[in-house]
Amino acid sequence: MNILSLIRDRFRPALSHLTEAVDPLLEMIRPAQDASFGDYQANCAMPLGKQLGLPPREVAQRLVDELDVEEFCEQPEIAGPGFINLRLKIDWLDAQLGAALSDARLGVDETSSPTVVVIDYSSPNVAKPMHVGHIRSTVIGDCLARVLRHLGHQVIGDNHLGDWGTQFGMIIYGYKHFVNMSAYRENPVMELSRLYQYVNRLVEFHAGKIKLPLQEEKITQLEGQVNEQMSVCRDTDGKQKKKQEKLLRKQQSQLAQLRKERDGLAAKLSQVTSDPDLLRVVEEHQGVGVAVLQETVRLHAGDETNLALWNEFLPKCREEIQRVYDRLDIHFDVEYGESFYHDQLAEVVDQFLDAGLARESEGAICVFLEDWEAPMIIRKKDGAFLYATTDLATIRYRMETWQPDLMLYVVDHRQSEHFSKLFTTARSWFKSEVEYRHVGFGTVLGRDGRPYRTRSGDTVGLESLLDEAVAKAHAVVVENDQRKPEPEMSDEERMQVARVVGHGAIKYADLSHNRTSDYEFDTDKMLALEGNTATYLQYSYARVQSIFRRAGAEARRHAQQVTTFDLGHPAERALALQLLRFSESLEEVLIDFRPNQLTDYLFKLAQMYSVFFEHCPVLKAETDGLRHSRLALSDLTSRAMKQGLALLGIEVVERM
RNA sequence: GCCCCGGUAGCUCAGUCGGAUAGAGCAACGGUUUCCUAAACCGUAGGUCGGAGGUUCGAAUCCUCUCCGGGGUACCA
Repeated sequence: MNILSLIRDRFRPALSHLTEAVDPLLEMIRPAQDASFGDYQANCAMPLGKQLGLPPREVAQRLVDELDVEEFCEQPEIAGPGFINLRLKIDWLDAQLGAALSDARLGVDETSSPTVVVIDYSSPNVAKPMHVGHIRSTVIGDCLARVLRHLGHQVIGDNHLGDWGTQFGMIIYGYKHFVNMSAYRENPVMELSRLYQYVNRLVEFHAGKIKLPLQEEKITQLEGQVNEQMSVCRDTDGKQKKKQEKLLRKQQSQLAQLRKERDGLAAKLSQVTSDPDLLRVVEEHQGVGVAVLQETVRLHAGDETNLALWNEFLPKCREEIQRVYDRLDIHFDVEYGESFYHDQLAEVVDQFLDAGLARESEGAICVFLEDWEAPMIIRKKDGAFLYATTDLATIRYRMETWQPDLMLYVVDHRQSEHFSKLFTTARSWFKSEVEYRHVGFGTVLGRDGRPYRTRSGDTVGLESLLDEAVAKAHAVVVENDQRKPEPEMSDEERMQVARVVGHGAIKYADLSHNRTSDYEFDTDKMLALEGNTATYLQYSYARVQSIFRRAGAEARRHAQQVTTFDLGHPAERALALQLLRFSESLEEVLIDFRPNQLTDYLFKLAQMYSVFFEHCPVLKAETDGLRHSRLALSDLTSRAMKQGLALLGIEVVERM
């Protein structure tokens, strides 16, 4: 049952008597912005009045006259320029609550038109430890998968792992030259990760050594331009002056940025040169950049040694990543990484050439597209394939295997151009009805407004972040429990609560932001465990559980058999209505794939429960009937909270 | 150069399709605990929604211009 849909269904016939284009007008029916207006409001009389050349209030009146909502609404009211305000009948709310109470799905219906959806999310490079940048894709993708499934869609969650690229060339090169065998035997992944970073450092050093003088040259050149421009500005008057000054500002900011980059690069280089041991190694491995690429090429060509190493490394790397997924309770249906598609790539390119969709240009095989100057390259001039090629092969595989209606790519918004091109290309390749959708998201920033990194400029490991969150949560749990006259929790329970709270905090912080905007990642704030956080929601759940613990063993069962609610207090009524809006919030999530619609819903629910909790004693209610009604409301709240959080991938605890 | 995204309270952010007096959380200030979990609640204060025009009954939202910031832009993913 979805109240909004119900109301819209009732408006449809009334509207269709007045106009043809009904749907956009139905969209203008929504929850009331202010409770004093009622519960829902229809804003369609104003535009319709204009369209018909009638006073909007008259149109509103006509709509109201025709509207058949008596069974669940009070008499609609017309306000202001022509708003139609609807207030739900208390008896009807009562009946709906009763229905939700006895329904494991809390009154949320499955869709009547289920679809097949492939979601591409998380997709880390397996050779590197997961870092903070992987949170968003993983958590958002997981949430969307859960919500879609809950509403009855068939979901294939696919972790498109980076398991075949240059990073393996690095590890292989590192393993061949620098491996510490005892460290490898003890903890292979840590050693491989060290090798990756080590080799990466060598490659960056040599690349940097070449780049630095070029950068110096650029800076000198730009300095000249700036000086010249300054004198131009001095000599110019009037309108032109402003223009010239603008140009100067631009050049100056470019210069500042270049200098900053140069300084960073120089610092990195001197880090190496000031370390004699490292310097010696660096000098011994002059050609490391090319060598790494060659190792990769050999792997792709099926070189026995490299393939054997890859086969040895891969399971270990995946295990490492799996540990993080286990911690976060993230599960995929399939994990077809890049390597899975490797032997299909040549054929994909051939198909494109045969179909005339691609042609050679400057040695590369390119797909030229109408709206873009730069083509999408599917084979490099050196013969290597690119991620665009793999993505196309992936699409083909998914089409053949699952015939999806929708393919979601939960990937950083910086890749939006890539996906636009990819989708355009795929559409001309398949000419099928499938809908492609890049579900982009903003960057995770540090407190300085720059992409989140450690002080030394490295990316922040995901696991250490999780550890930090859990540790902070643990400190709070212990403190709170010890403050009680009689501490309640065992060490083990405290630890478990800390895990649930800590992990929940991180996920929630991510999901509660609008996915398209960048957001600032501040562990202190996130783990402040107050305000709009997972903790607040978990806490409201735990409070309900506490009531039931006190109410006795049978209370829950009795509460779930309540048939009549008493919604006399405004807090009770508000809570009841919010409970019945659960399905609306899930629909909202799917309109534009925005989990924050659900976090907002749950936060409001928790707030309303808090108000209810303050004003409406449950166990000490004046009458038995009221007590039962309130217990039932509490039961519904806790179940909605648990289910809602579960759809976000967040757990609850019975007490905290 | 071209393309995309953003600019909303001191800070971090919500704000679908144009709707009634622009909302949360944090921080600030004041209050609430003989009462089911105070990880809570109530109240106060805080805004020319970057700026200027325009569209209209009505604009944070749509259009144009402009300022500022971020990102992308032929062989990385």
